[in-house]
Amino acid sequence: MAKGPTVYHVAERAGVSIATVSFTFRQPDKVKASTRELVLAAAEELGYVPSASARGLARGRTGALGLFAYDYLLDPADGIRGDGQDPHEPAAADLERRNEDLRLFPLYVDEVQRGVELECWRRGQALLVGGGNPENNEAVLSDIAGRVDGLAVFPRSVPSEALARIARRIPVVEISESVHNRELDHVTVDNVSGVRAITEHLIAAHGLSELMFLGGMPSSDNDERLAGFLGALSDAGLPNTREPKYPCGSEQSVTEVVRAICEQGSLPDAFVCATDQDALVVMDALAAAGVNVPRDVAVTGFDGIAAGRVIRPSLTTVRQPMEQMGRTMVDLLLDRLDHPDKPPAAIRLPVRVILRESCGCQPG
Amino acid sequence: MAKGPTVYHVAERAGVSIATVSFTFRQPDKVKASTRELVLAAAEELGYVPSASARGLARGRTGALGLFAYDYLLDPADGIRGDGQDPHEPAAADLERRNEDLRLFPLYVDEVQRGVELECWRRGQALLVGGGNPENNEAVLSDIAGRVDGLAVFPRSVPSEALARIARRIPVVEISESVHNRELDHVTVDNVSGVRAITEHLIAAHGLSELMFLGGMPSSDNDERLAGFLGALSDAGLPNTREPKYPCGSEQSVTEVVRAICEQGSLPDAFVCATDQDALVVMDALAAAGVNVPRDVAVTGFDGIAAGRVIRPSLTTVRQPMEQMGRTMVDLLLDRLDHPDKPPAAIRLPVRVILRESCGCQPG
DNA sequence: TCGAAGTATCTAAGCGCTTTGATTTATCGC
DNA sequence: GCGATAAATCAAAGCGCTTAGATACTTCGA
Repeated sequence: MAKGPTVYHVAERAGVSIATVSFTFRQPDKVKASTRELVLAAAEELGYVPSASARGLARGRTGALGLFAYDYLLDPADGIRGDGQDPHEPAAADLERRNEDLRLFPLYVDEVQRGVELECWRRGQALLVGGGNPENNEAVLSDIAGRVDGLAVFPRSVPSEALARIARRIPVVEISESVHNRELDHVTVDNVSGVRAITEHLIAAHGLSELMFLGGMPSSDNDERLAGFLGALSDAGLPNTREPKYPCGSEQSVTEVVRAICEQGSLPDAFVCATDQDALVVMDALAAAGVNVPRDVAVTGFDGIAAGRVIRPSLTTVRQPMEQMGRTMVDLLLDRLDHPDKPPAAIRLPVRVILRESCGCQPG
Repeated sequence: MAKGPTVYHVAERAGVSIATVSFTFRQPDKVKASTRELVLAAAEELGYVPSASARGLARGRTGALGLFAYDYLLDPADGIRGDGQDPHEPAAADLERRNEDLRLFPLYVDEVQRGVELECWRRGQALLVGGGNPENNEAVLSDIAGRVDGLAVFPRSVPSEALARIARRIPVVEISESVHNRELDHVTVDNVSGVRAITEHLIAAHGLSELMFLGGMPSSDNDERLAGFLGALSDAGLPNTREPKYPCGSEQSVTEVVRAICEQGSLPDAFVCATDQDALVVMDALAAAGVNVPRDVAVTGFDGIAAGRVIRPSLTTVRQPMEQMGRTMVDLLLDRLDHPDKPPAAIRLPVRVILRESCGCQPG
């Protein structure tokens, strides 16, 4: 790999100055058509590819955005090491198992990432995706931050001090509201209305009255979902007889809660879950206890992940517009670059209730 | 956004030279521990984030790899424009429809991309993902090429002249074998054995004898799959009574072929399809004609996309190790960077036959 | 106490591009 | 055909970092 040709080579070949070469690529109309042809031809012959590093340095902008994602399934030991050396090579069999089981469907993070990608492509922005295990997120994050003009992150995927530091330098947008960092741009959804609507549906359409909210890690998103639930109850004049089990993070404990309830034989009319993942776990636990959904108890989720469409009974849920959320993050970032001093934006996108089988409906 | 602090600021604050600052980050052991602390503290206070552009320029390496993917569903009008302006904003409703229908499951390209991402993260490599519509792939591709040390591409997602040009400058690895570019590194799978094995299964385990190969765009992958099919037939001493319908690209024409066969009432014993996508189309067409799979006819695919696991009847297929393929691309790229002069590698990964319902098996 | 041999740090020269302001060349009215 | 104005091109100064090679500082044996 001999070092590639530079503006200097192209300029010499075309018999012009390097400035003209640069103009030919960046501001073509400043260059006479005939000269442009000349330069383009020279570039073509030489196989010239402009260096983004040099451009970025000169311009003070890289022209790329970053996304810091994460992977539920990334084995911590399978992580990135500072020295760039091989930690352990994941065994092929592990990969297959992982993909065939858990990654059968795109998850929330995948769908959002797609939105970010598509929007970046549409707007002609390069996109750097990073991610990784919690161990050394900070180093990775910092590396990415040095390469981009703006960064989109999932909350809690990175320590907030690190984030704050980066936000001093480039715009950062968070998806889903983290409790801290009120001064960053945010993309969220209307959690309150979503859960309120699905809860009202259970009450009004199915005549259920003893509802229980369950699941969710502590976050303002989930706080809002609970609030929507409680609001719907009180609007309907129903007492809140079932103590909400929130936060109720790990898969383990959701399973245990449900199992305990089953053993006591004290099923509510419905489990209103904070997330689809929780709902799936709940349905598994119910199935294990021989409880039929939706006949014996209704279950609803929140997110609208693909898996919920396919399982039986299919999952009634509140769908977040994930791709749109990703796209909106990109919008915010680019907008922020043009208007650094605008007050932080918190875009709240609408959600949509999707009625399927798990609440007792019979979708077409 | 005031311009961020640079090595100069950090150096001044710490009372050292910029070289020492640089060493502190890049070769920490060349710096006395006490000095290092000093520099780190200064960097922390200032919120210093090293510029990758400057580093890349100075080192002649960006430290990033690129992936050029594509999206089946990317509306051409929804594409990237050279001027970076807004073409048309995709309507939210369109997004939802798209995601809920066609993108319900991760596709081949998605799974490979995941592999690339995970391996990059694991190895501490930044990853740039680009993609887009065929319209101006070339400009986008060139932009990406200028940003990375190596590029992974899907075949036919880019014009091969453009690719050749880029390959003059940085290593390029193709996944799945394109007909041209024998001089690039490649990752493929063992197409021949895969189809041979699945065909043998139909013959030996289910006693089928009249088999028809169907589907696939022209490519060396699919050539090999056909060869595997024919090989199995001849090994079994079966005549090739059914003219293979390959290439048979568009969804439309696969549907038509199947419909015509159904109308003639001349079903073969099995359709051996070049890809899962084809197999799904075939099964749709058969269902439309009132033909039962696998009772009236068996169907097999190739790829192992997630959708095949979930549909009924579930799809017997040959699974490619897609994540592993993505990871291998990264391996090849990094290896090539260290050994520019090694002869082109063509890694061929093994595949696995997955027996499900569509061939007549009863998976546990 | 002195010089040799390490260590630690620094000086300075790029890396390949963009872009301002200067300079040259083309265009036009009269 | 001439100056005035506009258009095209150019020279040169960075952008922020890395890294030889030079220099300063330690350490240590004799």
